[in-house]
Amino acid sequence: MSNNFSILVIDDESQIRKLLEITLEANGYKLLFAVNGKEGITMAASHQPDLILLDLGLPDEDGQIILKKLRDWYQNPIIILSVKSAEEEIVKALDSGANDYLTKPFRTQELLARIRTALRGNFNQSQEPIIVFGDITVDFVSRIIKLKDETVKLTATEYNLFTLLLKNDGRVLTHQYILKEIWGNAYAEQTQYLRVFVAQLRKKIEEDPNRPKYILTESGVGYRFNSG
Amino acid sequence: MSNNFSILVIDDESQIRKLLEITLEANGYKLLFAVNGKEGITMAASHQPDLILLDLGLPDEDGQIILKKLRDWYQNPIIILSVKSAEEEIVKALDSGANDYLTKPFRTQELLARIRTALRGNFNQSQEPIIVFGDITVDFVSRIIKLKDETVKLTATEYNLFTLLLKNDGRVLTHQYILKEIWGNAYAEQTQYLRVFVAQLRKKIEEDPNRPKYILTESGVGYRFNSG
DNA sequence: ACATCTTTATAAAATCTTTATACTTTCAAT
DNA sequence: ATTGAAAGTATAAAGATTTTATAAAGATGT
Repeated sequence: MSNNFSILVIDDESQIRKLLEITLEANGYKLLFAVNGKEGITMAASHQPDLILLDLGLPDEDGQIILKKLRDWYQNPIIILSVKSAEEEIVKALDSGANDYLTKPFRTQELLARIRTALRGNFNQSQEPIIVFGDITVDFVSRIIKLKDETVKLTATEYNLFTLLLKNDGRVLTHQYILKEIWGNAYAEQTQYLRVFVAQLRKKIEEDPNRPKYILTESGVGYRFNSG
Repeated sequence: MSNNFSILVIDDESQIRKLLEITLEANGYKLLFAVNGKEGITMAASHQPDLILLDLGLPDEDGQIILKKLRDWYQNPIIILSVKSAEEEIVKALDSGANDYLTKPFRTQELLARIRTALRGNFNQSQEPIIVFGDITVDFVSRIIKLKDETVKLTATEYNLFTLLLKNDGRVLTHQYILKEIWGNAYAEQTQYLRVFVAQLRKKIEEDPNRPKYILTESGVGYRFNSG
């Protein structure tokens, strides 16, 4: 499991830090740690984590104050983890800008779900990563390739081959490497497959398939994609 | 105290409704009430409340299902109020799109603070429960689909499959993904189910089922809905 | 009993693999 | 530099295989 989110844990108890490290890293989050409020603020500023888990019982300063200081400039979600279960404490934290409040001991799956909820919809919802190479537009999420606004219909294998070349823009990929990646190790010597598919791709993508502009041949070695 | 926010309470217990009415109106919220899931969805569509408080133990249908149906089109915060405190239930609700989850009996000030937190920064976007794709009109509230003003009768599974494709307009969805979403993880390999249902859908929705315009096949990969 | 879902069977379509042949590049010998 | 095999490459098209579409029969649940 893997994602791009980084989480900063601000907690002085080493056992909690250890527990969170194991649980959250197992779910693909990148973890950062701070053991007191001062360090927490410094790390939040320097690393800009996507979410902060903040303990209220910190050794150097009241967690509620740390929370307010963070909220002066930090916009991403902050979830409070605290042994304090008093309503007053919870209301204060939420009104100071916390997004959620969990009392210790917390349940692991619930914490994970609340983290997902906090990260969801947050302005992190950047549009789909559409990549442009010259006249070619690739939307890896939708699995759609466009050539000058015209959708190009590629078969599954053609798509795999094309995106492999694309992801290695500018690099020469050997026949063997491509064959192993797309068809599997057993097909490493079937160079003719590759030729057939490259010809098909060029027919669909190149303006003049006889003088390819994108998919270039490196005679005796392999192929290379060239974005411009 | 006064504000512009309206809150829809979906709960069958009259005592809870009374309690919430007193507490929330004292804090300036405008309240709406529904006593079951069906009414809740209708009122959400007609009044477009800024937030929904949803009880999971409803008399007519499972609250988790009501939640999912609301999330088909409703974008504002939904807070769950439930007597169920099982972690599994909480995780499911949060992953189905709930913004928060409070177990009954809840503390009044905490509820108010969590409502403020949910409403914070969330501006009421226009959210139409009726969506138009080319000749196709989908009403997520009444679950009615029209093709050029003609109502199309779909079974439950057909409706679920069709709206799943619809919600991912333009995106290729793999067989596996669709099967898991509609039939559950255990059915991920039953590709033939999918083929049968896609054929049925096309027969009902496509002008020429042999040359589909909306539900497109991506051979070896999956299917894609195309609105135009 | 009825509508719906699940299986099965088979035809049709799309894709992949193989074959055949023409073309291009490389490079050593002139 | 030019030439001409040898090696490498391109492409169409035929054949094989996989994937998809659809009807229809059987099962299930209301």
